[in-house]
Amino acid sequence: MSTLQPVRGTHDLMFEDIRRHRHVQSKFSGIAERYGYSEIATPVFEATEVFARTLGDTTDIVTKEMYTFETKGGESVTLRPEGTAGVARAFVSEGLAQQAPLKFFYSGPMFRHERPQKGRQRQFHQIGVELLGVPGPQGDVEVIAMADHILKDLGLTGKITLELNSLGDHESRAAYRQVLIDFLSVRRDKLSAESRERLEKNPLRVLDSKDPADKEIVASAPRFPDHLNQISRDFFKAVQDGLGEIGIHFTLNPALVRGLDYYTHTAFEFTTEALGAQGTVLAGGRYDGLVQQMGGPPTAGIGWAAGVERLAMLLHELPALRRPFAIIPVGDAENAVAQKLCHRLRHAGFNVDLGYGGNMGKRMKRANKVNAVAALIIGENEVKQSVVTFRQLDSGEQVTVAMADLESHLALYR
RNA sequence: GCGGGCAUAGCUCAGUUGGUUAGAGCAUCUGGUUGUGGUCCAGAGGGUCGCGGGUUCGAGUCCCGUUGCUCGCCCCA
Repeated sequence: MSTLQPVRGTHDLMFEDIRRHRHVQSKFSGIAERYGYSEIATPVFEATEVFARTLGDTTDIVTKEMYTFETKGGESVTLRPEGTAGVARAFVSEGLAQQAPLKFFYSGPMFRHERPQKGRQRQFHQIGVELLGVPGPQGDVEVIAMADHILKDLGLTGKITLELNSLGDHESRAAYRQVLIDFLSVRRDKLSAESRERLEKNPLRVLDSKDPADKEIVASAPRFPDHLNQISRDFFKAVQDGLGEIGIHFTLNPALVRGLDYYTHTAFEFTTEALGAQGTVLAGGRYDGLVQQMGGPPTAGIGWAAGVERLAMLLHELPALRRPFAIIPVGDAENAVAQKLCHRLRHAGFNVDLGYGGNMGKRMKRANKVNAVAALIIGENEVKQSVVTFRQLDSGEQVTVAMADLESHLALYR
């Protein structure tokens, strides 16, 4: 047991793990591009205020989960805990308002100083999209449709359900918030300690408390949907109708909330039962107030982010790796020929493995271990006749192929 | 930040009421096979039993502490 360990909550990704990540990643970018989104890579760290200002001072992320440190120049910087703030900052600092509407997708590591557990790490990876400058419900529909599309393409249909809610516009939200506070304040003594705290900092959060006593109170609480004004109602209905028209199923969940002030209207989550306590696999919503809050012009925005680790855990089958051809020199005398052939075939586009040493038996073993389609054996006789012995490793069938014909012969087995 | 579980070979794990030299499977290496892998057979290497202390004639096993991992709470993707 080595004493040198990766930092708590971080992991080395290799072999099958990284293939899972790559698979998620490439499905995602392929589909995002199909929807007309272009990639953006913002820095993994930003000035601390980028996150502190946008996420809100009372959220756990800001109060206890950020990796914040001081640079040699005395600035406070923070490793990004999520992706939206960075994109919004780029929108403002690059003056992108002129080009709106803009459609971005991103992916990469995020950092939160939390207690690690299943589906939760201190360095984890997200994929996400942001649609900026589209105030209408068709934006919400598109972004959700894209999320659904990606999950389907990853083969996760059936394991995941879409939950939907509306937080209304600012007016509805403020009104409901007050109604809820009034309701809960009267029953304050019956609430759990945690919910009493939520009541102070983030009253909407009481709605999704897991405490049984809280649940009972919440069950009779005024409901958000009943307090939406006409504009918000119409907006929400348009989103639901839009999803219905393209056959995307969803469940309404009035308890689905977002604590921050800049969230408006649509909030959604794709959740699963398969990941223990971390059921949310992809979550997003509309954040029409965010860009303005960061000092930009009033700009509508909607987007989502998904946890790559969580998605990767749900994948059952990965696409098969391309099988290589193994080149096997029988003795040292054939090394140079083998090396040359290897180079030639790789440039012809074939996946070629050439071991670094050992006798023939060892090299055959290696060929087997790398799951080669065939071994190309080159010995004294083969060199003399300008051929290779081509052995299919699954069947053991063996034929002689002229060196000059190798490209066309290999193409049959690729 | 709070609570539970776990820690024995590279990996997955077994190890009895505390008792001799701590085991298995997989993986690795060697040989059976000097131009043939995957199967088979024979063998080998590999351990500070997480770390520190205590109890005991004797500790992988019991106790205390500590570190790490893991699951859950809070919160989140």
